[in-house]
Amino acid sequence: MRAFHRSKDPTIDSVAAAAGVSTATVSRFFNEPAMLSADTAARVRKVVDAMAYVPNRLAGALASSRTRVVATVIPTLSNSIFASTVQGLSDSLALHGFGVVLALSGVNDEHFKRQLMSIMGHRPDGIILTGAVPDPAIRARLEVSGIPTIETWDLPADPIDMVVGFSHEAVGRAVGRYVVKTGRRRILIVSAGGPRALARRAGFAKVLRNNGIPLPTVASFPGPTTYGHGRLAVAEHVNATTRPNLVLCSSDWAAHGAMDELRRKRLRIPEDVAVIGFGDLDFAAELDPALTTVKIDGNAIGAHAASLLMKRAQGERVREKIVDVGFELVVRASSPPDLAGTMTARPRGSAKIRGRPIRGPDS
Amino acid sequence: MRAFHRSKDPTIDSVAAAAGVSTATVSRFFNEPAMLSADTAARVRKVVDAMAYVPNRLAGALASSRTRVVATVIPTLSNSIFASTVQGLSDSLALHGFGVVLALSGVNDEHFKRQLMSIMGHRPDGIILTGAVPDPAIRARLEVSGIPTIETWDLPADPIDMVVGFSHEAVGRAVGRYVVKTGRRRILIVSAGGPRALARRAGFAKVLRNNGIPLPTVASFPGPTTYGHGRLAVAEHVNATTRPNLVLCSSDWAAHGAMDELRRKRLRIPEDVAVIGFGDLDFAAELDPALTTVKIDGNAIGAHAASLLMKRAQGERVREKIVDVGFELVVRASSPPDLAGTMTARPRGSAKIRGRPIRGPDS
DNA sequence: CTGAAAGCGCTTACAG
DNA sequence: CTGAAAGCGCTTACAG
Repeated sequence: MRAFHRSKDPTIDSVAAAAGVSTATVSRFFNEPAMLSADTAARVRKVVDAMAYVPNRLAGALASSRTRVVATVIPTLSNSIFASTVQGLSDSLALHGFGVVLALSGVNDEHFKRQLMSIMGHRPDGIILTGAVPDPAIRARLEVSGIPTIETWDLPADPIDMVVGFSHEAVGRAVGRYVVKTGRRRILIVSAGGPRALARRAGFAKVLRNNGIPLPTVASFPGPTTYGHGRLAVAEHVNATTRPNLVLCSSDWAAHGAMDELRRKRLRIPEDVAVIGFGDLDFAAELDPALTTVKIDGNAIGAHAASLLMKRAQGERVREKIVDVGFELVVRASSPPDLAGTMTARPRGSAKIRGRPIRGPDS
Repeated sequence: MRAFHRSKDPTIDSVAAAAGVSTATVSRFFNEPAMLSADTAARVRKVVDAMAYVPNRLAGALASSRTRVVATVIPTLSNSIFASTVQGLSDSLALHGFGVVLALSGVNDEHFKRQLMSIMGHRPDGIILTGAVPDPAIRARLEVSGIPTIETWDLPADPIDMVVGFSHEAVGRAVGRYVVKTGRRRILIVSAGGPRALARRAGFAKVLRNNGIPLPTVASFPGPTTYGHGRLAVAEHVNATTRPNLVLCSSDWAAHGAMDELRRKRLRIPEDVAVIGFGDLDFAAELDPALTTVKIDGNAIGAHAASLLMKRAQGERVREKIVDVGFELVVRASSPPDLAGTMTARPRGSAKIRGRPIRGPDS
């Protein structure tokens, strides 16, 4: 049944025959329309429409060795902070007729490798990764493949190829400096266990240390931190004997959970306990009190990655192989600048502290 | 530079030459390993490993007219209730060596069509759609393509090919019957404007009507309803003159927002106002009070769709082309069965009302 | 502006 | 169990 249908798929040959032109002309109709005379183009168009012909991209890719496909590897789809990046990437690429294939790598390293091998079989014109790749064997494979590769959402010291991201360590330090200013010293950290959350924690801890602030309590969870993690951490670590006055979370979801649980404990936010998140997801500004968090422009990361890839695809040399998109500490009511808990007068009740890119082009 | 690298990619010919076998043998090493003698297999394996050879799937697909790729079209990635479905699909397909390409259709109908055309160029072995396809032109294209197609998350009256979903109208009716039992009659609906949310509303309204309950107030929003929508709707529609005692939301996100805003207004949940969501997302059970909602097993939808596709790929005829996965009304503390607002004693404080599939196989 | 023809890297009857 | 060879549906110098 299927085979029957498939055999009926019009091909470039059948279209060419019906239009009375060569296959080269039909090919040019799609790929180099400017080369055709108006007459010829019209004739081809008519047949293409009539036959509902859709060029087989597999054959095209095989002949041209350009697939017009970009592969993206992300850990998971649910509760993924990378959703906006994939969206930005997909939107930008669509403008150039490029598609996106998504591979979900999970947390398992072996699975990641298998996914990558599978993806390389598709010979994508680009590979987008989230985070740095630790495994040297995989790195080597990517390097020899010659496929343009972009590591995103991080700023690896020794990148495989191109990078569009920001320094998590710098985020941690910026948050640390801000926390020092607020005067809060009893800190609970709700953190994911991944390398990037760890880097932020390291930057944060460094600043605290330099300022003689006691080491925070850390509630660590595998995978991205969820609403439930935030609740749980506060439920376990906030009690009569231990009462932090700041909860720093590795995701806005966890921050939301922390806020709800603090409230359940009859603690006021921010007067009793301030809360800081990470991500500036859609709901962060809508919370009550609005959430102080670190804004990452995931969409821009995707768009930027797309533009680098398109440059490469057009044979341009990419000079700035490392793009630091920076970040922004968005100060809102859940963790105001002063201990008292009243916001300094600000337009729209939010102040922004921009995280300057810490590296320049190609540095 | 890239071209240079690409030209170095080992091919099946170079592997065959190095191993002293024919290309057919190398092909069989990957696709029909049982056909090879242990000796031959070992020899090929050695060369494959040494050269880091990854078969070009484009060429393979072109030759065999099986791509081992399934295309999935979803509206958007952020705040998507379909995330679990894509995850389930992807996990199941990976087991069979199939990949997933994702197309984000957005809300725009024209964009959806373009995405679909682009996808058909990739000649996927299957297409997964979320929701029914209204446009007859698109339906026709899919039908003549002969590509196995699965409409999910809905139960269209006149499906294109296969279906894995549930009846939104039935969900609405089930929720309606439950609401009638709770005795609450002043209802605010926070709803998305899409066809499926509308179907649920219709089912719900029908039951209310039959029971002489006043028509609910409806706050409608385009796209999936978010946390912010829930807050906003409650902020606008709950006041001194209008005080619903039940807020029914078209997503758990909106329900969460509604809960937070109700609390801000010093209303008790569920004593003053009950809240019901949709989706049973990860945080629903963690909310305080835990959220009464409709559980949809998105993961199962994806897995089921994968299994239908694999059957087709193996040439099996699929007899039950319409699979109703049903749904489950999960009663939790945010909207208990009695008006008073105390939960009936239940193990784990949650009762489940299963939505039986309303259609049998092939009906 | 258009066409004839080689070639992209595989798969798969067919023959042995 | 293995191989020679045709063919999948395009693209693209090359020639005109």
